Parts: sequence; structure tokens; C-alpha cells
Amino acid sequence: MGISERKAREKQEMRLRIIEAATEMFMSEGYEKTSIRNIAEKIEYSPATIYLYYKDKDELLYEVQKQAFSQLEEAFARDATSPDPWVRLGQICHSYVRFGKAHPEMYELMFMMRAPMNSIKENEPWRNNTDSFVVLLTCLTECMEKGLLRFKDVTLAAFSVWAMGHGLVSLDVSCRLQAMNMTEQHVEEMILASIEQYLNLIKS
Amino acid sequence: MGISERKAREKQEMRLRIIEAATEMFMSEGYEKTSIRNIAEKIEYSPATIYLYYKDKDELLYEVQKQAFSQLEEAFARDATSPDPWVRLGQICHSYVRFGKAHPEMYELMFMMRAPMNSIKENEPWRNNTDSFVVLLTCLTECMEKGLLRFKDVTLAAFSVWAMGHGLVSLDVSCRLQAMNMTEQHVEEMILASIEQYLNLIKS
Amino acid sequence: MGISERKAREKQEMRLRIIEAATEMFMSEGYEKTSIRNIAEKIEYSPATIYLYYKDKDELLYEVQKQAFSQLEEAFARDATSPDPWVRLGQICHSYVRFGKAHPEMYELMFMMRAPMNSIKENEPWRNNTDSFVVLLTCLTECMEKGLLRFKDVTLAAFSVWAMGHGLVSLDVSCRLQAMNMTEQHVEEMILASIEQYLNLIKS
Amino acid sequence: MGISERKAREKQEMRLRIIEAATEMFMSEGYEKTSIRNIAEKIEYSPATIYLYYKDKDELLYEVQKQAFSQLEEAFARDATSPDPWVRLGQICHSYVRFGKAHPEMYELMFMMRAPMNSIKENEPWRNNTDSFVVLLTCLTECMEKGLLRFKDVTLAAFSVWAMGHGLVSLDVSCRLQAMNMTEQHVEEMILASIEQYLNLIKS
DNA sequence: CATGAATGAGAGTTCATTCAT
DNA sequence: GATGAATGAACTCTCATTCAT
Repeated sequence: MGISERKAREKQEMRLRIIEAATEMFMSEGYEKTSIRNIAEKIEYSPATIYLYYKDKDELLYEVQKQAFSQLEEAFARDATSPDPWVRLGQICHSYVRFGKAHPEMYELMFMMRAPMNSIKENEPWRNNTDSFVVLLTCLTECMEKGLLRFKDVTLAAFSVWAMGHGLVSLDVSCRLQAMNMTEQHVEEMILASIEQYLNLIKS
Repeated sequence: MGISERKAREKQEMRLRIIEAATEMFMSEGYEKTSIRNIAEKIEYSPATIYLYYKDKDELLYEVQKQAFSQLEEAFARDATSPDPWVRLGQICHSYVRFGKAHPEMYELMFMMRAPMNSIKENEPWRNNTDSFVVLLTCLTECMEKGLLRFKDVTLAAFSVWAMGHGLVSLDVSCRLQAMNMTEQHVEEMILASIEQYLNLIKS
Repeated sequence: MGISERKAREKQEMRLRIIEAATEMFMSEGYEKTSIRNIAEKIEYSPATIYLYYKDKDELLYEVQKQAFSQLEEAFARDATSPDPWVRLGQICHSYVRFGKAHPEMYELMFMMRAPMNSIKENEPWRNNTDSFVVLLTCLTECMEKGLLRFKDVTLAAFSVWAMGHGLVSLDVSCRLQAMNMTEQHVEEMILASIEQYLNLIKS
Repeated sequence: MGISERKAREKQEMRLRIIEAATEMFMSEGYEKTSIRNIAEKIEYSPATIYLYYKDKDELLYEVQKQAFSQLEEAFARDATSPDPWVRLGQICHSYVRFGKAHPEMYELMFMMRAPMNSIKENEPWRNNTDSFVVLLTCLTECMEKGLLRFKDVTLAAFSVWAMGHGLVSLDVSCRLQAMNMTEQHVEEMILASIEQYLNLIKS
């Protein structure tokens, strides 16, 4: 067993190395500059080698996306710490917005681009988002158990909150807000104000 | 004057023909397949000819986007007809969602892709979205004048409603909802339910 | 006659306007940016109009070259004023070098590029250079009449002087001197020193 | 090690094949017709393959230039054989002129065109010309040690000789001599006579 | 396991030029 | 006389991917 285990471990390590390089490239250079070639160069392997670990660019991007979601979860773990679920809900929202602002390229990959979603087989759920969504779901469940929200269905509640947050962040990331007469500072204020307002609306 | 008028009209018609070809291509084949070359082929002109009417791909896409916004406005004009602003607000939301579902590629171009936003000069507002946004703004203003909403600032209200709608539609368009365990029908229900819920939340 | 004379004059004026635009463009933007289109734009005519006055780009460039030679002659007229032919010879040389340094794009067109020379028919001499060459020729003739030079044949003398000057200037213009380890200042010194040396060599 | 050596050799051979194709194309068709595409076609590879060996057109041209300089050196080695440096100087000059006449397109690339000089980084000397320049420099040094020349500084001397030779050859290559009333034979005589005369001038 | 070599496909763009009007 | 419209023919370059070794 020792040998095959080592092999498996080494394979895993290589996959990781590739993903990390890709992730870094994505964050520093953006989508455009992230080509199989460039990733390969970064880890000092040949492009062909990438294909030994990932069947195509989509699968690779899917893994990069996964990595990005890990980072979002870490952000949540760092920021959303209050034992009070209502307070925590606010922390989650702000953490989410901050993440999008800090890593727009990543946010695009996670929630906006078509690209890596093709590698999800039909009828198979999209695992990457699950954990971070659960953070929200749990928080909302606690809130609702305490009767703090005007929602009835927790799943629907979670979807709504996510949609609201995503709406704000993605309009920002895709430059649709800046394009409307607004200074960047104004945009930020508007987003934060929208969140406050929304939290106010859903509070019972 | 007849001549110059005719010339101008012909020029306009040509521009339109290009846009229409681009739009069709966009809707049927998606962004990836929409190249200057392919558009030119479709209208049976040379690629160089396109450049007589549009300075580059970005400008062309910006016009396609404009065209798409016209269609959204038409949809609003068709669907959001009630004199009662509250009813109309619901109509607007549903019209918006229906539009996104019917033309996901266009929706992407309008609100999600980075692509054509480069052709907007700094400090110059993004005109394409203005009119349809005004429809929403007007409706919300009327609602608030009648005291129907729990909002205080109408601009902020409009942004929030837009963000909410966009959040739902764009997650759908980018396949993030389907990817989560959900059947397509379920997705649709969820979106509609979210809207109902949201309208409920903002009603005073 | 009045009418056809006016027509001819207008035609000439138009040709001049084109050339002037082309010349300016050449000097400010360089060869690469000087296209028929850009010239046409500058004088606010259509590209096709250019072809009414010049049969192709080569013929046009040939005229631009002519214009450039006029400027060189003016430079000579300005700089080479001494009645003493030996002093004047030095003035001519320095004027020539200065001209090349000041208008490298023009110099290229005048003496280095293949481009506009095609429009010279076989067995027909190249008129553009004649006048400025005569300035040199005359000066050398005077020098030789006074027995100031170690040359025997004045034509050969003129060719040699021209070749020497052109060798220095063109190596500079084509960046072959800068490319050799030398600072720009050093280059200039070297060129001037070479000239002094050469004048010294030919003085009897 | 055998394998990597072979690989390296093959790579080198491929580079050479590309350069040779480019050189031939250059000599037979001229600069205008020498495109990456055409070179690729000539060696029956795809254009993309070229980019595996040369990063861009400039780098390729720079290598072609290098190749050309090798040929010039060979010409010098062949022609400039006399142990007597003064005789050798004449041989060098004639070899140089002959080379220019035989390969005008190459001469253009070597000494006249702007093109491949971009790939020389700032503050980095232009290596291609070095060796052939050294041949001249050495010869002049020997001459001056024997007190055969009226020069004082050997570097300046070398520059002057080079400039003189280049002036003659480049005016010929760029058709400025033929264009002046002269038959081709006359041109050749004139060039040779100028050289004799110049050598005469510098001889002490 | 890793890769060097190769490529087909295609991108956006520019240009000199022509010609019917 | 002037031009608007159009184009054919290029161009350089990049990419994801494959496959024999």
C-alpha cells in the first residue's frame, strides 16, 4: 500500500501545485492572462503536463474556483464570529462584499463566468459553493429560530439574501455601477447602505 | 437634400443590419462564436466593412447591448402597464426576470460581461441602461409618493430592487442555481417566490 | 484661358495641400502612421480624392520627398552663407548633419527608403536631389578652382563628400551608432569629429 | 546525455532552417514579402511553430541579420587575406562593397532598416556587427602602428572608414546613385573610384 | 511521469486601392 | 471633381490541445 499511497499523495500534491499557481495567476493577472501555458510556465512544467492532471481548462478552472471558495469560507470564518446570529448575519454580508471587492477576478470566476460550470455533470450538484452557503444557511436558521426574521422558509431566505448580496457585488464587479454616473466612493456607500436597508427590511 | 437623407438612411440601415446579425449570432451561438469575421460572413460582407461602421469590437458590442436594452424597454412597455404603481412594480420585476430567462446571452452582455463597458469613457455615464432604469425609478417614485414602500430614499430603493432582481436573474443565467441540486422548474419557482417575498418585505 | 488656368491653379493648390499634410504627418508621426487614409483625414477629404491627384502612394511620397529636399535647400541657404568656399564647405556639412538629426523620418525618406524611388521611370534622372547636390558641387568647384582640395575630379569629389556625410548621418538615423555601446552624446561628438577629420584629409 | 544533446542539436537545426528560409526569402523577395506566414509556408510548417523558436518577428529578423553578418565575415575572411595591412585595408573595402552589391536586401537589413534593432535592449550593445567591425579595427590598428595612415585615433578612424564605405554602398542599395543620371556601370566605377581616392587621402 | 514539438483555428485589425455614383 | 462604400489580402500573434516519445 505504501507505494500506491505515496503515488496518490504525490499526484494530489501536483494537482495542488497547479491549482495554486493558477489561482495566484488569476488573482494577480486576471482571467485573460491565465492560460494553460502561463500556468505551466509558472510551475516550470510543460503545458502538456497539466493535461495529465486535469482533462481540460474547464476542469482546472473548476478547481481554481474551489480554491476561491475556500478563501471565501476562510473570510467568513475570520469575519463572522459573533455568537449572536443577527450580528453574524451582518458580518457575513459585509465579509461577502469585502471579498468581492478585494478579488473581483475570483468573484467573477465563482459566480459570474460561464466557464468552469460546464465541468459539472448533469444532475450532479455544484459542490464548490456548498460550504459557504451552509454558513449563511446556518446563520439564518438560528436567526429564524429566535424569530428575528420576517422569513418563513429558511431555504428561500438564504437564496434571497444570497441573491441580494450577489446582485450588489456583481453589479459592482462588472462595472455597471461605476458606469452610472457614480464615483467609486459613492458606489461603496450605496452598496453598504443597500445592505443595511435590506437587513432592516428582513428584521422582524 | 433627398440624396444625403437617403445616404444617411442607408448608412443607418447598414449599421442596423450589422447589429442585428451580431445580436442573432450572440443569441444563437453565444459570445465565444461572435467574432467580427463571423458577423461579416453572416451579412455577406467583408470583415473590413464592419470597421466602416464601428470602430472596434467593443463599440459594436456596445451597440448590440443598446439594442438589447431597447428590447428590455419594449418588454417593460408591454408588460408593465398597470396604472397602479404597486401592481406595476410587480409587473416590472416579472418582466425583468422573464427577459433574462428568454435571452440569457443578451442578459450576460447587458449586465454581466466586462466586454463592452470599455467603450464608455471615464466620467461619462453609461447610457444604455438609463431608460429602463428610469422605468423602475418612476414606478418606485410613484409608489413612495403614495406611501406604499418602506424605503426612504428613492435612488437607494431603485438600486436595491435592481440588485435583488439582478441577483436572482444573473445567478440563474450563470447556471449557479441549476447547479445547486435544483431542477429547472424548482429554480423558476424559487426565483418567483423570492420576488414575491421581497415585494412583501418592502411593502409598508 | 482664364478658366483652364484657374482650374490648373486650383489643381496645383490641391496637390500642394495634400503634400503639406503628408509632410507634416511624416515629420510628426513618422512613416508608419502616414497612410493615405490619415492624410485624407487631415485635409478633410476622402482617401479616394488623393488618387485624383496622385496615382499611388509612391508618387505621393516622391512629392513629399521633393518637399523635404526643399527644406534641405533652405537649410543650406540659411547655414552655408560664407563667401569663402572652404568655410562654406564646412557649413554645408554641418547643416546636412543637423538636418538629418532634426528630421530623421524625412532623412530616411530622402536617402534611405526604397519606397518613393519606384516612381522614377527608367532612364529618367532623380530630380529631387539635384538642387541640393548642386550647392555642394558649386562649393567644391570654387574650392578646387582655388586649389584648396586634394581632389582632381569635381564630380567624384562631390560624390565622395556626399557619401561621407550620408554614411555618418544614415548610420545615426538607423540607430546603428547608438546600438554600438555609445551614448547619444558620444555619437554626436563622433560624427562631428569624423567630419573635421575628413575635411582635414581633403584639404590640400 | 546523448538524448538531450540530440534534442538540442535538432532544435538548433530547426532554428537554422527557419533562419535560412527567412534569409532566402529576404534575398529573393525582399522585406515586404517576408512575413512569418511566408517563412512558415516555405519550410512547410505552421506559423505557430515559428513562435516556438523565435519570440517575435523582430527577434527572427535579428537572427537573420546575424546570419548576414556571418556571411560578411566570411567574405572578409575570404577576401582580406594579405599580411600587409595596407593592402588588406583595400581588400576589406572592396569586399564590403561587393557584399552590398551582391546582397542588397541583406545589406538593407544589416545597416539600413529600423526593423530588427528594436530587439536590442537599452544599454546593451549591438553584437551582430561587432566581429566584422573588429576586422576593420584590427587592420587599421596595424596600419597605424606602421605609420601608414593620417589618422590619430583608431576608433575614429574605423568609424570614418566604415561611414565612407557605408555611405557609398547604401546610396547604391537605396538606388540613389542609379537615379542620378548614371548607368549602372558608371555607378560601379564611381564607387570604386571613390574608394581609391579615399584610400589615397588617408594614406600618409 | 513528463514533455518537446507541433498545429489548426482563429482572433482583431489595417491598408492601398477601386469604382459606381 | 469628389466620394462613400467596399474589399481582398494581408498582417502578427495566441491559444487549447494532441501525440509520439
